[in-house]
Amino acid sequence: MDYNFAEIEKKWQAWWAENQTFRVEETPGKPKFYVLDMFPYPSGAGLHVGHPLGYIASDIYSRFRRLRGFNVLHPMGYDAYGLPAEQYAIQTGQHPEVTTAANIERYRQQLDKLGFSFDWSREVKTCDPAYYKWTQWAFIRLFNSFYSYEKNRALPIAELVQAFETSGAAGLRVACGKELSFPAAGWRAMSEKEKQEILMNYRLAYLGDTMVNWCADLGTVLANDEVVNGVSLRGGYPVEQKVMRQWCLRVSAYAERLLSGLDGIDWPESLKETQRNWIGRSEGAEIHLALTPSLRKGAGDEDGRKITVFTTRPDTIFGVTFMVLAPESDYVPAVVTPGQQQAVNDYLASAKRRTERERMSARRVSGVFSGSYALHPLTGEPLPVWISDYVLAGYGTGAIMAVPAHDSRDYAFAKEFEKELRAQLGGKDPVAPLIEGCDVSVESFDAKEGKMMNSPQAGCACRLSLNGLDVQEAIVKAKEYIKEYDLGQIRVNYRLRDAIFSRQRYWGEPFPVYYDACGMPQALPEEALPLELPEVDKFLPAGTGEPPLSRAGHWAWDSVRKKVVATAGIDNKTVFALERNTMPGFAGSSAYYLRYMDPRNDGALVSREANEYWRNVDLYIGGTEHATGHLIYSRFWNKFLFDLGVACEDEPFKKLINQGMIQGRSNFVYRIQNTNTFVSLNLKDRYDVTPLHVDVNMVGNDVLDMDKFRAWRPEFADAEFILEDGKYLCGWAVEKMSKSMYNVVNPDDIVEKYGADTLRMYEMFLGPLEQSKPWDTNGIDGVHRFLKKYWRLFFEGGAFAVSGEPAGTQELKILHRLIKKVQTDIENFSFNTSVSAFMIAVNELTELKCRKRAILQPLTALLSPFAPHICEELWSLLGCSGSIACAAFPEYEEKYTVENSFEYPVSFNGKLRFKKALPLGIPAKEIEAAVLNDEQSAKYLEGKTPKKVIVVEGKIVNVVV
RNA sequence: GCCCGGGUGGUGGAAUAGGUAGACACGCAGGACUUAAAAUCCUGUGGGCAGUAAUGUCCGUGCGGGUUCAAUUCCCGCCCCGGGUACCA
Repeated sequence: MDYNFAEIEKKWQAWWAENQTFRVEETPGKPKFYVLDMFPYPSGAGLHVGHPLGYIASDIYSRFRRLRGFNVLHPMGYDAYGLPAEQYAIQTGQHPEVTTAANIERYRQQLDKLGFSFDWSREVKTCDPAYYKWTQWAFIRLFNSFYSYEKNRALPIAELVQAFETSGAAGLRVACGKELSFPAAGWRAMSEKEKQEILMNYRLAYLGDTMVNWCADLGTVLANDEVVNGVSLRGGYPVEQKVMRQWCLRVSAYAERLLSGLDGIDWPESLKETQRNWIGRSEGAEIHLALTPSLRKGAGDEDGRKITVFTTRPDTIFGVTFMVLAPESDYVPAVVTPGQQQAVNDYLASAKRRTERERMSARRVSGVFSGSYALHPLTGEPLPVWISDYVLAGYGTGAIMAVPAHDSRDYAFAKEFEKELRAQLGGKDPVAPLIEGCDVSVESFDAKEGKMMNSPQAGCACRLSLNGLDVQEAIVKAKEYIKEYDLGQIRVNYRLRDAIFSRQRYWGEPFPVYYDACGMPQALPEEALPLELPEVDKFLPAGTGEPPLSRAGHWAWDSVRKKVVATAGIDNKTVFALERNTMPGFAGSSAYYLRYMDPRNDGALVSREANEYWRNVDLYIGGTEHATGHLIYSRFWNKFLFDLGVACEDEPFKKLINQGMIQGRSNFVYRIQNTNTFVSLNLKDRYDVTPLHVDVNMVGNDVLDMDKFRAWRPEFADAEFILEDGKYLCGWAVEKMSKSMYNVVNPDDIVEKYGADTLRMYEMFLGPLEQSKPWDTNGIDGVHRFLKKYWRLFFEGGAFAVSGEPAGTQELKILHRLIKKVQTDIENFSFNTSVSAFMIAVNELTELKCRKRAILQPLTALLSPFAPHICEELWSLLGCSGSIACAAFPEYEEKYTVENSFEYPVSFNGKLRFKKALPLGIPAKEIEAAVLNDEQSAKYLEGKTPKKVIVVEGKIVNVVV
């Protein structure tokens, strides 16, 4: 009987579906385990072999946990909103809903062939109104909440209103956009509209002014990715920076909790580091600098104004030689002198054309002098105020004090404008070092170490001297001074910005918001949810900057009937305009893990009961590319829901594993210039050739199937080949897996040829889960051979031939060594090495002709997480009852796992002496005779007493002293 | 630019509380079985040099230094590749 994988896999997939083998319920008393994959975006191209990598790993782990007696929640769904479906809709007019549904269908078919143990009864789709009802619900709650630093949690906005009414805004420790201060009476005197505007400053979901990449010709906002050299990727139209009023989430309010929460979760250290850097907590000081009236030409009314800068290095205050403002800084209009107005205007116009990323990666230093000077807060010396785009408006105060000697960016700027700066400083070098012994002749000294020097001599107005202090001490002392003399204040700053939550797109969740008679946003009542996406004639933006939803002209909110109405006009009394932006991709993916716990609940995002049983995700598997997007937003979102009491855990994902990317492996043929002749790889240097991508699916082991190639394209029908050794050898390269490189490998093809079990094991065998690696179908035969060999262990002469004989020691050793290895490997997510261990064990058992149930039954259970179909089939042939999914993971017995490497105590006295006889029958004399082959090591060991000697196959390989 | 990874034979990779470098697998070469093919099995396979051979010997984990009796592993300085960089998901 042969290993007929096609038949076996079909049979068991149907059996699992029919018996709902992987369906789980909350079962109090049974330990739970929640294994989650990052749900896929169903793209039109279907799955390629890279996609299932993480799913296979999580499936192996889920099956392993089930065998260990856990109630495993392992769901799957679709992140169904996204740009590609919308782009496709714009091009073809096909509704994104239709294409998305078709893509989901295709994904499901592909996933089903791989034998995953998903509980499909819990499937969710982010574009399903029953699902996005809860995305909208959460948004309303965000809108109606503010963040209290006092209580360190989100609270209903009504409590803030209460506080305003009784004591005004002064002294409140709450998260806000701008620090406001008004008395209770001031609040009460405000109009309703004014009050609403004030509240915007505190809501966790708020309308704020944000900087975007605006492309007038496309009538839309672009991502930084979509802008190259100041023009749009699509079409090459000019793009400029523009302020736009958009919905934002006050993620920054949670900065401290997002940071401290990292300490308690089991994520890769590198990923946590990435998030820490992203959050970017820095302690420093805000320092106020006054503008000098005397040196400001043509000034008058603005005198006395101050500029506030943020610095983490107040110790370098004496090295400040100029100031720099971000081009978008509010200070800019106030400091520009008439003489510099034209130059500044030109500069601002050019800065508008550069995206933030271009600015940050720029080697080119640019800037313009504002014409004004500020006073050094301690020495009173004038400091020229410059404007440059290396200072970002969004961070700190959008203004810096430049210390060229101790900041590399300031240094680059000072060198670029050295001549002008020198003149402005009365001939002084702008680079003024403050740390003893540092060399600033070619670069700045950024390190926070060394002893301070060059504080001004006593006698000047300032009483601060930092000379002789360590940098760390100097920072503390400088801060104290700043506080004491009221030069500014101590502050903690975060790099983390609030998330822009509006998109000018069609295919996303509509905001449950309408604009009232004052033009202020109001949340829809929760009973009105879901607010469904309206139909539009076209999916393009309306051109004027209005989002696509503005095409749904008759879409409005009737506040009397409390429903969405199709009406010709908005009267602004009872019928109001609805928000026309939609939510971004991360909206739907921020709380999906909670929804899986209770996916059909119409009355709540998740019931308390379900939430308290499943709690949070025990294992989350997904790509590292989500490090600063989804994995921050979902933590934020979850913390908010935790504050509401909806989620019972503060962190959503306890343990996280990043699977590496699977890259493509492209193949090339070499065409001789101006001919239809192709030359094999190793002969190509003799000709003038152009490499041509060739579809990897007609190449095996880098040998081209010439008939398939001729049939591929009409122009190749009469192609000629120059062969080597009778073959056409292709070149290869590792590239991104994509259609245009002809290197996409479809899992369906692999499953058809080798079966899902082979594909699953091969994907694991390919390399460490967390590493990115190229896909190469070439090695797959080895895994397939392994499965056939495993299958043959059960048969003799074509008949099932498993015996009931008791197992021998040798076989038990093989089995238990394997159990130990596989168990620790699975727990460490080292699946590639466990596949190797299976191969070795099966080879050894084959050699021993072991067909004993006592060995094969536990072996089958052990292998089942990796290759479930073949194991299920053999399990039933073994006559074991029920599905293998309900079996138990075999127990490891130490007595059988004597390794072939031994450690034992010895005494060493110029000569090796062994206290114990060696196992495996190696005579002690033989070992004694063995000499360390390294003379130097032997010399080192002489006279020392080793604690142990490690011997492999009778040879001393290591002596530990 | 900044942040986070990675670099080991022809190929994917194994081995890091520092201690046999190259497990396992692919490919390749040779052989067995077969009319033949497929399948299966056996042997060899990092490189150089010496030897009929067993074997011996030197060199080898991106590059250059350092620590150590001993470095793929630890430290310093580079080079190259991948991911992220806030509207791709």
